[in-house]
Amino acid sequence: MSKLIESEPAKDSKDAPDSGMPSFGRSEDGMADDRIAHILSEASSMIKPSQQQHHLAQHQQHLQQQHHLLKQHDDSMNSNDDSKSPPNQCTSPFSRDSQNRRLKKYDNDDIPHDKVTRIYQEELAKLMSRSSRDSFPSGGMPPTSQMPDDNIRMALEAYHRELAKLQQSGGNIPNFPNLPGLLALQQQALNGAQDLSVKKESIKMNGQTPSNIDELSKDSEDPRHSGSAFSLVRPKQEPGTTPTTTASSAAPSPLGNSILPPAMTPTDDFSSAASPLQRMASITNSLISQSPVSSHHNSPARPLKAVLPPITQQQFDMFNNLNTEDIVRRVKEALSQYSISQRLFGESVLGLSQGSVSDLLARPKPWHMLTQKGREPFIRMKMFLEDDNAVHKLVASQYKIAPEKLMRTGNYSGTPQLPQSIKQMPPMQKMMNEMSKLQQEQHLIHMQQMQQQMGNTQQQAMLLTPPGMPPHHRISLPSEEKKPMSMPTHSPQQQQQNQQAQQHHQQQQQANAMRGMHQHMSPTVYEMAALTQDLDTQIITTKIKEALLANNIGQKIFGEAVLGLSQGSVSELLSKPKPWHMLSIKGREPFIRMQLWLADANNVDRLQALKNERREANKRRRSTGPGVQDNSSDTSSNDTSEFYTSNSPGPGSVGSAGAPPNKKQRVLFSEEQKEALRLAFALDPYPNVATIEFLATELGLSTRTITNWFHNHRMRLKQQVPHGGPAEPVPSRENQSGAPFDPVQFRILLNQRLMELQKERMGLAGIPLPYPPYFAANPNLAALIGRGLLQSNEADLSALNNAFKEQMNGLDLSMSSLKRERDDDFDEMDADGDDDHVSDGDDDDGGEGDAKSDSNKEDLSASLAAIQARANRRKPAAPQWVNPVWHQDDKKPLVTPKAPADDEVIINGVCVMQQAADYSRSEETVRIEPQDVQDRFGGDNEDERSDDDERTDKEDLSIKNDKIDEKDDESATEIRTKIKSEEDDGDAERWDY
DNA sequence: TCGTAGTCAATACT
DNA sequence: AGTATTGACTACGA
Repeated sequence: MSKLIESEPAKDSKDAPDSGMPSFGRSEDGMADDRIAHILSEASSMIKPSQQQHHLAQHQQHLQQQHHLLKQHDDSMNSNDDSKSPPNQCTSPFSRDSQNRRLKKYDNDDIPHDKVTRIYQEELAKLMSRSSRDSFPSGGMPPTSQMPDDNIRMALEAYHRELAKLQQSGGNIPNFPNLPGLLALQQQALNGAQDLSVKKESIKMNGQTPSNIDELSKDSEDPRHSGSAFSLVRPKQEPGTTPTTTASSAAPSPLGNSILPPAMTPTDDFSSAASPLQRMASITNSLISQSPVSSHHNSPARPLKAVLPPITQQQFDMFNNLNTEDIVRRVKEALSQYSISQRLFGESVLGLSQGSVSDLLARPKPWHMLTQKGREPFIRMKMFLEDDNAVHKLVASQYKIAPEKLMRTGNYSGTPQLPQSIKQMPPMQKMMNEMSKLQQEQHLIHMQQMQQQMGNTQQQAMLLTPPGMPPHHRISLPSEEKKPMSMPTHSPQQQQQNQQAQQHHQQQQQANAMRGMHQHMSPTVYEMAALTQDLDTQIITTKIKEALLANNIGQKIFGEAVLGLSQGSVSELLSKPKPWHMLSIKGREPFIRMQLWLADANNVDRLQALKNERREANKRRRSTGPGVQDNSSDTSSNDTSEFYTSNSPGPGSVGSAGAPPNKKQRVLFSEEQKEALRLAFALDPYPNVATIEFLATELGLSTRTITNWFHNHRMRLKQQVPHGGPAEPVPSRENQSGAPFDPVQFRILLNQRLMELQKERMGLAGIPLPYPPYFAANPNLAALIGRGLLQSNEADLSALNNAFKEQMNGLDLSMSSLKRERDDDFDEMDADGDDDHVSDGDDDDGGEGDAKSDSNKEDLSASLAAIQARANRRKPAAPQWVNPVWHQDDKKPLVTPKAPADDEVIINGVCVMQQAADYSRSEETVRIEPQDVQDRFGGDNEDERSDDDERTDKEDLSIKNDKIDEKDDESATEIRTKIKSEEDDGDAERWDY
C-alpha cells in the first residue's frame, strides 16, 4: 500500500507538466459532440481491423496468408457484426484500399454507429460531468508512453463500468452491428457465446466464459471493488525513464487519486494545463473514487487491500470442510480465465504474496492436514469463488494494471476441448482469456484513440508544452491504428495522396499524442501474436533490415515509432531474432508489428516524415537556444535533458537541483573478470549464494552484478539458438548436478586461463590458441609476460594450485583477502557495485588504476606478481596439477590470431572448443568430472561465442547456418574491437588477480 | 528467493 | 550518426 502510494507521486511527477489547459470539467467544449462523433467513428474504423485480424488469425497459417483469410473472416465478421454491411472484398490489414473502403463504410454506417456514438457521448459526458476540476496532475503528456497507459487504463476502466452499467440499466446498446471490435466484443461478452456462434470460424466458447464476462462487467460497477482493486493495482511505472524535469510535482497516480479526493489532488499549474489524456485520467480517477455510478457502496478511502479482514469464526464454521483441491482448481481456472496474476490475487484476495499463492495453487494440502491458519487462504478462495464481484473486481483492477500479463505465453492449465477445427488456435482457455482481455483492450484502444484524436487537436493548442513533455523517446507511430488501414499490395499512391495532406498532421499527432499503445500490447497485435502459429522471424527481420537500410532509416526511429522499443532492443531483435516458437506472446509483438509495418505502403514515408520532423524540432530547439521552457514541440524529443542541461550556464548552475546528469554508469567488466565469470559459468551455470559471494569477492564486484551477469549470460546463451538450428544445449540446472562450484578449482582454472592469456600476449604464433583471440590481443598481458613477470609454466600453476588448496583448508581464500593484505587501505569493494567498474583496480594494485597504458600495465603486472608471489609463498608442494595439454591440441586446425580479421571469428570458435577440451582435461586433475565439465564448458563456450566472441568449432561449425555465421561476424567484430580497445587504452585491462 | 523473458539505456564500435 | 553489446531492471511464475 504505502509502496503504491509512494511510487505514485514520483511517477506522476514526470508527467506533470502542462500548460494551461482547460480542466476536464470544461473539456466538453473541446469535445464537441460532432467531435466526439468523429472520434468515435475514427476509432471504430481503426478498431475494426483488429477484429478482423483476430478472426483471421484463427484461420491463417501465417500472417502472410492473411490476405485471403482476412477476406473470409471479414465476411464472417460482417455477418456477425453487421449483417447489413456488404461483404468486403478485402479486409486484410495489408490491403489498404480495401481497408479504407471498409473503414469508410463503417463510418457511414450509421445505424449502429450513431447509437454507439451516442452511447459514447453519453459516457463521456458522464465522465466529464463527473470530473471535477481537479485535473489530475499526473497526466500530462507523459514523456514515456507508460504513464499514459495507466491513466488510460483507468479511464477505460471507468468507462467500461459505465458501459456495463448502461447496458444493465437498460441503456441499450445497439446490436453492435458494425461496431468496432470493442463494442462487438463487449457485446459478445455480455451476451454470451451466442454471438460468437454467428461467426463461422469464430472460436467456440463454452458458455462459461461469456457468463463470466458478463458477470464481470456487471460487477465492475461495484465501486468498492473497483476502487479497492484500483488501489491495489499499481500501474507499471517507469522510473526515471522520463527526463523528469520536475520531480517535485508529485502527481498522484491512479492510486493516489483513488485515495485522494480529486479536490485534494494538487492542482497546481497542471490542472489547467492538463492534456486531454490527463483530463481523461482525472475524470476517470474521480469517477472511480467517487463516481456516482459506483458510489453506491462506496467505501471512502478504503485502505488498500493490503489489509484483509481476518476470517471470522463464523466463516470458519461455515467452511468446515472444504475440498482444497477443487477450490484450487477453480481458482486456477478463474485466474487463468481472466488472466489474473497470482500476485494480484494473492495480495488482494488472500493477503499472501505471489509466491505463496503459487505454492498454494500448485500443491494444495488436503483440508484435514491444514491448521486453522492454513485453512484461511482456502476459505478466502472459497469466498472468492462464490463472489462474482470478486472476480470482476480483480479483473478490473488488473485491467488497470499492466496488460503485460496477458502477453505471457504461460499456459493456462485447464485447456478445455477445443474445436478441432481450429487448429491454430491456442488452447481454448487461453482464447477465452484473450477474449475477455480483448474486450477490455478494445476499450482501451478505443479510448486511446479518442484521446489521441483529442490530443491532436487540442494538445497542440492547449496542451502542454512543458518541459517534461517530450516523450522521452518512442514515438508511437500509430502502427496499430494505421497499419491495418494500409494495404500492402495496393497502390500506395492512393493512400499517399490521401494521407499526404494528413501526414503533417499525423506527424504532429504522433509526436504529441500519447502513445501508450506500445507500452501495452495493443489488442490487435496481441491477438495476432497469440494466434499466429508460426512466423519466420528471420525473414521478417531480414526484410526490415533491408528496408531500413535502403531508406536510411535508423533503428532508433524505427524502434520508437513502429515497435515502441529502444534502439538497443531493435538491434537485438534484428540481428538475433529468436525463432517464433521461442517467443512469448509479448516477445512476438515486435515481429507482428514489423510484419504490419512491412505491409504498410507508407511505412517508409511515415518514418521519413517523422525523421524530418524530428530533425526540424531539434533544429528549432537548438536555434531557440536556451529557450528553456518552451519548446512546445515536444515532438521527438530526444532528449530534452540535453537541452536543459545545456541551457544552464554550464558550470555555473551548481549541481542545479538534482543534476539530472546522474547517469548511472554501467559496470564494465574487465577481460579478466569476464573470463573469470565465464569460467565460473562453465563450472556452474547456476551458482548458489555462496558461490556468488565468492565470485563477487574474488572479482571485486557486487553480488548483484554477479547474479545479473549469470542471468544475462544464461539468457543470452539461450537466445543464441539459431532459427532452425538444433536447440542449443541450454545450461539447465540439471547439468550442473555434478560437482558443486569449487573455489579452488575455479582459481586454478582461472589462473590457467589467465596464463593462456599471457601466452597469447607473448605472441606465440604458430601455436594453436587455446583461448580466445582477444586474449592474445591483450597488451597488458603481453607486457607482463614480456617483462618476465609472468611465466606460464607448470610450476606456477602447481604452486597456485597448492596455494588454493591450502586456502581451501580453512584459510581465507578470497583473493580480496590477499589483495587486502597488500593494500593497507583496503577499501571494501564498494558494495554498491555500481561504481566499481571493471577496473577494480582499486584494491588490487594499490596503484590506482586510472593510469593508462603503461602505468596501468605496471600496476597490473605488479598485482599479478604479488598474487603469484603470495601463492608461491604458500607451500610449494608437489605439483599436483598438471598443465593441460591443450597446447598440443590440434584437433582443429587452429589459426593463429594475427591481426584481427574477419577470419578470426572462426578461429575463435575453434579456440573455444579447445578450451573446453582443455578444461575438461585439467579437471581431471582437479577432480572435476570430465564429462560434467566438458558439458558445461562446452555449453558455456557456445554462449561465449555469442557474448564474447568465442566460438565453438565443433562440427557445428560446418553445420552452422546463417545465424551462426552472423554470430561469427559479430564475434569477429567484437574481437577486433576489443583488441583495438585494449591497444588504445590499456586501462581497460586491469589485472585483478 | 529464484529463474526467465523482455527491455532499457549506457557504452562501445563502426 | 547508426548499430551492437550488455549490465541492470521489472514483472511474473514457481
